[in-house]
Order: sequence, then structure tokens, then C-alpha cells
Amino acid sequence: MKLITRNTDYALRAVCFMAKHKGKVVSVAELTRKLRVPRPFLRKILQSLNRSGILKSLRGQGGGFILAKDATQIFLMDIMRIFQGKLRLNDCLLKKLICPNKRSCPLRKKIAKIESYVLKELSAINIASLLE
Amino acid sequence: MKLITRNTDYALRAVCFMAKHKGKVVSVAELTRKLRVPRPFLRKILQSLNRSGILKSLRGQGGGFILAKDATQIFLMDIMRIFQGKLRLNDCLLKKLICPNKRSCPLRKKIAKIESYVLKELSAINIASLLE
DNA sequence: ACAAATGATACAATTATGGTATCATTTCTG
DNA sequence: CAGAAATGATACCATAATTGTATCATTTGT
Ligand code: FES
Ligand code: FES
Repeated sequence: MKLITRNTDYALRAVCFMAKHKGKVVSVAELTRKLRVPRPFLRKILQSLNRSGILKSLRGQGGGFILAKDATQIFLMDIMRIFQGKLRLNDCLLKKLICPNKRSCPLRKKIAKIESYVLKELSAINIASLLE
Repeated sequence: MKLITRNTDYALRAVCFMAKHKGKVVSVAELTRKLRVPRPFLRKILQSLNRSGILKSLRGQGGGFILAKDATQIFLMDIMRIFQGKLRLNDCLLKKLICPNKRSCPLRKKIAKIESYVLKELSAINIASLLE
């Protein structure tokens, strides 16, 4: 069971690279060379990051991508959410067959507690803290 | 991102049912009726639980399955591990491209911490606690 | 005008999940 | 002993999610 999927992974690499070269406009071509990530896939990923406001894009010759905010303001959870959706550990597959009344379902409660912890921790990790 | 997959779910339902009817030998036929789970799939699942020592099976006419241990001694994590493998949140996809030396990789450390928490919590939830 | 970049989007391959089918073996019952 | 009712083992199939590729349109610097 993976917590982080491939596209989140690639996105992280790209964002970290750009954080290390703050202020520089980086093209997909360069990122592909530096990160060894399949180029068309990386493009798609960067476009998502752009739409989500993590990156800004500059079109035309000499264009590329650049961080839209400071590295301390971009969190792991933000990026995960873009590519993996909302973190939902719960959601009760086991409809009422385990617990009599889902209102007070003990399993749901326990899993909800785990979920909120994971969420809190992932939300606290920012890109800047991954560089040093 | 699901924490619990379908087969774990079905397994949980079955085990909970059997825990409620402690001592009774239950056939797949009966479980299928009660849980509304596809029969051949459920068979496969129960056979796994048998091989893993969660259930005992009794073959031949009048046979079926029965819990191999007390419901307080069967933990959510045990069942998850059977169907979903080891919980690995970490494993560094992002090979050395983020962190200079993976020995002291800050991301790995943080994720390892989250993993161990999740593991601990899931390991503490036993079947008996889901019945009441 | 042209080249170099991204935007949008449709399509394809691979893998994981969820599920079915079948035949062999065991055991109870008459 | 014969036959039915159960599981054991295992191969196969279907669907969905993940991981990509390809292509054409648009923007922009020179
Ligand atoms: S197990 Fe789902 S509501 Fe309780
Ligand atoms: S991000 Fe993988 S070793 Fe650090």
C-alpha cells in the first residue's frame, strides 16, 4: 500500500528542483534531463501544478515554469491532494454489517482518528524542509 | 486513497459474523446469504483466512469455517496484512533527487514516523471491539 | 515568419483489484 | 459403498486505476 504515487513523486522532485533554483524559469526539457522522468508525463504533471497554483507557467520561447509561492508555503499534502485526491481512509465499505448503528460505529471512529493524524502530519511538511 | 480494500472489508464482515456466532460452524453458503458478498470471491477470502490461521476449516458435509482464536486476539492489522501486504508508506520513490543523502533524508524520517503511528493504531484494533 | 515553449486533450499500456469457474479432495449420511 | 455437501487449490477473466504517449493548438521571443 503506497502512500505516495508516482505522479506525486515526480511532482515533488520537480518542485524541489525549482525550489533549489529559486527565481529561475525552468523548462520541461531541462527538468527531464535533470530528473530523469518521462517527458510527456512530466509535462502533464507540471500543467496540473500550474492549474493548481503551485507553479506559474510562462509560455512561448524561453518559457517554462517557476514556483508560484515560497517553498515554505507549499505543503506535501497540497501536492498529494492534486494527484491522489482527498485523503479518505474511512468511508465505511462495511455497511452496517459490522456495527449496528453507523452513528456510533467504533471502527469508523478509530479510523477517523488515524486519518486526522495522518492529515495533520502531511500538512505540516513543506517543501523547504526537504531541501537543506 | 483507500486504507481498506474490498477483500479486507469482506474478510472483516465474515470474521465479525463468526465472532457473533461464536462456536458455530458457518458455511460459505450461509455467509453469502447473510453478508451479500459474491460467493466464489468469499470462498477465496475464507481460504486465505484459513491458511493464515485466523479461521479453521472443517471439510465435508456439514463443514464450514469457525474462528481459530478468540475475537480479542484477532487484530485489524492482521487481516489487512493478509490481503494488502505489509503497510509501507515510505520506501523512497524519490531517489536521492530530493535529499542529498538518504541516510538522513528528512522526508523519509517524517513518513516513517507517520507509518509507525498508523501501524500501532491498526494493530490495536481487535475484532471483539467492533461488535458490541 | 519561425522556432521554442506551454495548454488541452485523447489515446494506449501496464498493473492492481475484484471476481468467476473448475476440478480435486474430504467427510457426513443413508 | 454411493452420493451429496462441503472446502482446497488454482487458473482464468473483467474492470478500474495507474502510468504513461501523442498530437494539435496557442503563445511569445527573436
Ligand atoms: S463499519 Fe461501517 S458504519 Fe460501522
Ligand atoms: S527523498 Fe528519498 S531518500 Fe530522501
